[in-house]
Amino acid sequence: MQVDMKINRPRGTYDLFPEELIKWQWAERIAKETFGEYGFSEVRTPIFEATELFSRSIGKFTDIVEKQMYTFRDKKGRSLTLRPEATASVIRAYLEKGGEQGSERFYYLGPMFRYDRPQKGRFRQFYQIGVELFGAAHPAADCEIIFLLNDLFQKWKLKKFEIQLNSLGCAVCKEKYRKALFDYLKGISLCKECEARKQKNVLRVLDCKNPACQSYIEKAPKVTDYLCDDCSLHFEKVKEYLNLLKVPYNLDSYLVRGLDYYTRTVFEVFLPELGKEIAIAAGGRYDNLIEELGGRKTPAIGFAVGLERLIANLDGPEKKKSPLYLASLGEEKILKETMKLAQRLRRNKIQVIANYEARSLKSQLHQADRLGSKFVLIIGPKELEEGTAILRDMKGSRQTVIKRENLIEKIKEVGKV
RNA sequence: GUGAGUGUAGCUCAGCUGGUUUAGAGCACUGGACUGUGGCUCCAGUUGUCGCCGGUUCGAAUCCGGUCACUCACCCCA
Repeated sequence: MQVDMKINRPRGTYDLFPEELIKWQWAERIAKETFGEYGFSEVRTPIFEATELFSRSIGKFTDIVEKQMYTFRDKKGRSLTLRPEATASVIRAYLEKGGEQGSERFYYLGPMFRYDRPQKGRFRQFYQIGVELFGAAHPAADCEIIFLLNDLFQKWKLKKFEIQLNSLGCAVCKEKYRKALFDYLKGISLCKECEARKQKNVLRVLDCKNPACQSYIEKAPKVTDYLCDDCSLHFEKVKEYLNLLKVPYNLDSYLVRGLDYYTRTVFEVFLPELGKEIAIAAGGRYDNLIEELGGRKTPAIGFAVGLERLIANLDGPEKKKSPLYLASLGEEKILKETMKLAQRLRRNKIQVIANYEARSLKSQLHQADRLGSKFVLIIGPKELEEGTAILRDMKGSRQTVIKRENLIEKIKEVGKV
């Protein structure tokens, strides 16, 4: 560390080491298995796309597009952006492949990027795992997606989570409501930000946590009172099906999402224990988006889970790895025998960590202990000579001398090493 | 983008109303007590451009300014 060359990771990013990755891999495996049960298959898309893909889908006047995108020009001057979310990418890929036939079910997992001030549960590079169901208009599809989300959280063993549900209606209802809300707020003076939101994107006012604004919001008109007959029926059906399948949910008439493309059903998952209003997963229906991105009119619905927020609240799996530790004492001849043994063991699917340093047996056992090895194989001059090895059970400090030729059988006999 | 707090050994931190001297503790690490046997105990040892740059001063880890980074909150969102 003498050299003045230390380079740190970029702001808002983090490194993952084996200890933490145990949880990640566990959570990811459960998600993939579960998605499979519902017929979803993985897609992988580039982590950068044409900038316009995001400004058109997410909405020009959202914070994400206005100030949080990692946008750059390539050598030919094309404007590209590191994806801030994946839905638009998945649609783009789906359309580009020309696969607009019938229903499609995709899931994805990968890093997303938003230039934002880092904070608890908020990073500049963060991971999302999510699903997209294309070509399903029926409220039963909404129900299935929410059921899937609920199922996932149960399998992840999250103790307490709440699903908040709302409906924004179709483009017509949304517009009607927007007008009604705007009219309601006309004579009311709100906080500085809300005054700006009023002009640019009225629905955002509902998210304001300012107590003064909140008191007005409580009396504000509700979206659900502005739904057309079709949208209203759709929402009723979604709730009916959720009740049928016994999926618990709370209605929140002021839940709007940060992305403009949502229509009808929207939902978020919260952990009330945190006391903080941070969503750990969210999603909804977006019946117009595929068309807006150049496809045929195709109803669709999906959700995304923030993995960092999930992992932070997860216990994860129990069992740890326990490699067999090979301790060796002394000279070159023993070292060579150890190297050969290690390879033989590995070929028999036994995890091995071999010590090659000339350290005391004491320190080797110490290290084996730290690495979580349940068994240690010891070879010294005497064992080398006699063609044996000492198999030590770390738990009970019992050890037996075994012949090196029956080593594999003996170790498998002992069980999980 | 706005605000607040923090930056001292690998880790957690003490010292910080300027001068006790060579900047400390615990954990970790290495060795020994136990000459080829971990987890407990005891002993010894190693480790630092006191985040970086500049200023005030006879003298700065300590005060001031700037800068960078981290943390938290606002904002926004998963």
